[in-house]
Amino acid sequence: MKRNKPKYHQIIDAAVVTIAENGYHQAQVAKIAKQAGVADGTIYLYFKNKEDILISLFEEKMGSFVKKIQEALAGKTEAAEKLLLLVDHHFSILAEDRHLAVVTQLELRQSNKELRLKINGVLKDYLQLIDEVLKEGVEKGEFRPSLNIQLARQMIFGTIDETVTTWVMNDQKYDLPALSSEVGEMLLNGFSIR
Amino acid sequence: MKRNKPKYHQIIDAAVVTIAENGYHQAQVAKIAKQAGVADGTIYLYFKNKEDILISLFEEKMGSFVKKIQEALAGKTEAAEKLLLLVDHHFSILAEDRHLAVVTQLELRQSNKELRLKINGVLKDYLQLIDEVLKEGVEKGEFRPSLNIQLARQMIFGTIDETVTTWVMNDQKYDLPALSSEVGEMLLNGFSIR
Amino acid sequence: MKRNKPKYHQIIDAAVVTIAENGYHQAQVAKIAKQAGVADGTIYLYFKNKEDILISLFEEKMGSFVKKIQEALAGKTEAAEKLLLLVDHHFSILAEDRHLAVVTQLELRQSNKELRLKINGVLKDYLQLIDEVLKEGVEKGEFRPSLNIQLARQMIFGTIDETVTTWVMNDQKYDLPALSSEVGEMLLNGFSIR
Amino acid sequence: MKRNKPKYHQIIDAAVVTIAENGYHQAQVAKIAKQAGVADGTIYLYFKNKEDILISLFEEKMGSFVKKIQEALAGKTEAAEKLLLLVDHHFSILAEDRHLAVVTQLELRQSNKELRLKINGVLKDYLQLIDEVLKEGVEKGEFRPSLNIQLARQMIFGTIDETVTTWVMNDQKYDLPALSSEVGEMLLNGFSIR
DNA sequence: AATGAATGAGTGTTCATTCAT
DNA sequence: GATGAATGAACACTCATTCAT
Repeated sequence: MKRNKPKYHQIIDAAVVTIAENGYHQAQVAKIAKQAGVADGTIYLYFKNKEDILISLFEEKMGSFVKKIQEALAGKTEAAEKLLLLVDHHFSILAEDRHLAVVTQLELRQSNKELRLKINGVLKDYLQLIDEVLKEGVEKGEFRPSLNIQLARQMIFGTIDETVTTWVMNDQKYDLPALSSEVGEMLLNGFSIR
Repeated sequence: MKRNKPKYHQIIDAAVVTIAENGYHQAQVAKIAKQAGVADGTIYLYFKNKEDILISLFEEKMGSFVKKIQEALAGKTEAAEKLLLLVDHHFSILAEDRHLAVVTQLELRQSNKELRLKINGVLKDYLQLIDEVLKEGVEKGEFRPSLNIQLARQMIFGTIDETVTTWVMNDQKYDLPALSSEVGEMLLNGFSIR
Repeated sequence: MKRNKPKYHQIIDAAVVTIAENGYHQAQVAKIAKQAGVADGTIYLYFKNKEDILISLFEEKMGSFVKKIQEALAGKTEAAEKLLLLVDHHFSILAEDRHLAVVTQLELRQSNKELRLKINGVLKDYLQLIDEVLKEGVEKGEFRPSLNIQLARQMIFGTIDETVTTWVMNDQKYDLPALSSEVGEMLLNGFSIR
Repeated sequence: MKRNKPKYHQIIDAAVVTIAENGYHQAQVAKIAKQAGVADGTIYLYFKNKEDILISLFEEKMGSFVKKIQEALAGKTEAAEKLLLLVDHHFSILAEDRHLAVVTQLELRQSNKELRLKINGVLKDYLQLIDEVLKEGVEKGEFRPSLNIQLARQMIFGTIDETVTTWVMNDQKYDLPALSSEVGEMLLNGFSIR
């Protein structure tokens, strides 16, 4: 399994840095290889093609992203609390890895539709996590029984995503995690029983 | 003024169709020219370069988009009503122009950072319109006085945008405008006084 | 006869100015037309194509150039005197028309081989004039009887041309005509009987 | 160092042949690559851009040109002899490389002013060599003490250059080196003490 | 005669991928 | 496994010339 070899992660991390520093369209394979300290050809021993690097990058980073958030929510009983934690961790994780934030919010979106569809596939785990929290909230009577889960999830993800993107486009110059409770409250209000 | 000549709009409309049908990276100038029924060189009598076509496209379409929504809100007195109308018109306008929806939600986002910054400049008018509705709602006591306008705007825009994008990625196969009141209500709940 | 219409000369003079100020490769037909104060299409009522403008330009200017020098030599009896006068007038005429000097010495030489061959045809009158002076000098016993007329002519023209080109490339910042007698004397020494 | 790799010279030689046979403006990079037996992209592993090929071509060829002439003059004591040898070798070297003669005398002069300025920089070594011979001749009393070195150099270079160009334009159909002594003598007469 | 909008052929350069070593 | 030299397809833009008015 290639995933277990050191060069696999070495190349993915090099890709994150290279894309963050040069932009998506200026992150040529040769540049990533140089950043990783391997030859151009070596890349192709670990990845099928350039697209495969980017998908793998997203899978690896998003996988650990979702895992961290799942761990944070484990043991909590209230859906509202879970939602607040989710927003908070989403913001915190990206605020702690500036390179990754630039790559996921700005650069990777320049990839073509095909790649973005694959990336969306990777995102599904995260969206399902959100869905579960929402369903739980409805079942437990915390949220309105009439709540349209899909719309609510789009509201949560859209709001979080837009907030992070705006922060990245403003050069990350304000404290993103500080906004999490306010964002979380606004979202909760949207779902709650009057 | 080139904007008033028929070929200017002819080329922009051709660009929308070409990009929607072929994707951003497969929308070569030659293809746009052919779709517009003009020679390649004619493009450059109306646009400085390819980027200029895309920015102009966005300006023209977004300009009329904002104008339509402004007109719809004119004469309404309640901020809540305005917000619902805004969501409804946003959905309706894009649902009525499938090509434009694909271009704005998926294809144009693949452009490089530079172009996207210019596009964001064009978006400002729309974001300001949202801000005004929010401020009005706060002043009139419809929304919480403590509402963070910027965050609320990001929630509105993020939610709408994510909802439209999901709809486009699902090949526009369900009725988007039908969702507007539900989305609008969720947003309103987020801002309202308990 | 197009040569007698005012626009013919208007366009040629515009070509000289445009080429001198913008360089050969930046002297587009549209720019020449604008400088001449006519429409692009009007150029083609007076000239077959762009090359024709340049050849005509050279013919007109070189024609008057040769004529002026012929007039200067008329009535002189000694070949040596004629040669000195020829160098002197060559330098003076170009020194008095800075634009023309740039065009003939630098810019027009960037034209393709074909055009340059035609230009050489135009130059023939001038080279013949030189040949006549040389033959006269040999016949009158001023120059060596063994003088190779063709080589001597190449020496004269080559020397003059190189001197003018060097002066133009140095931005015409020294007094070219002041060098004529020295150049002329060196040439004469080359041909004279010991 | 790329200069030491075989493909570097392979490409330069291909450029000489391609330009000589097709003309400056018809010598596309693709044609040069084909002539060199490499892929288009390979060119750019050895040269920054097309202009770089041409400058390098001139540097390489002119460098060896000057070197050959310097070697021929080494050990000679009289300036007159050196001048005769210089003319003779100049003619002989170009007569032995018909392609190079066409390229330097006709084709490369069609390049734009910018490239020609760089080419002139390369020529400086040659002009300095001429200057040294002239100064030596004056110091040793072979040439007139009043000799204007710059003018004399322009006479030498201009005469040689015009003679070679005329020969090339006449399709190299007569024996150029056979003219060298006559040309050399005429030049020497121009500088000598009576 | 004069206009100027429209035409469309032509080309240097990049970069993901391969494969002989 | 690792290398990196070599490959070659793909594309925005310019400008001389035309021709309907």
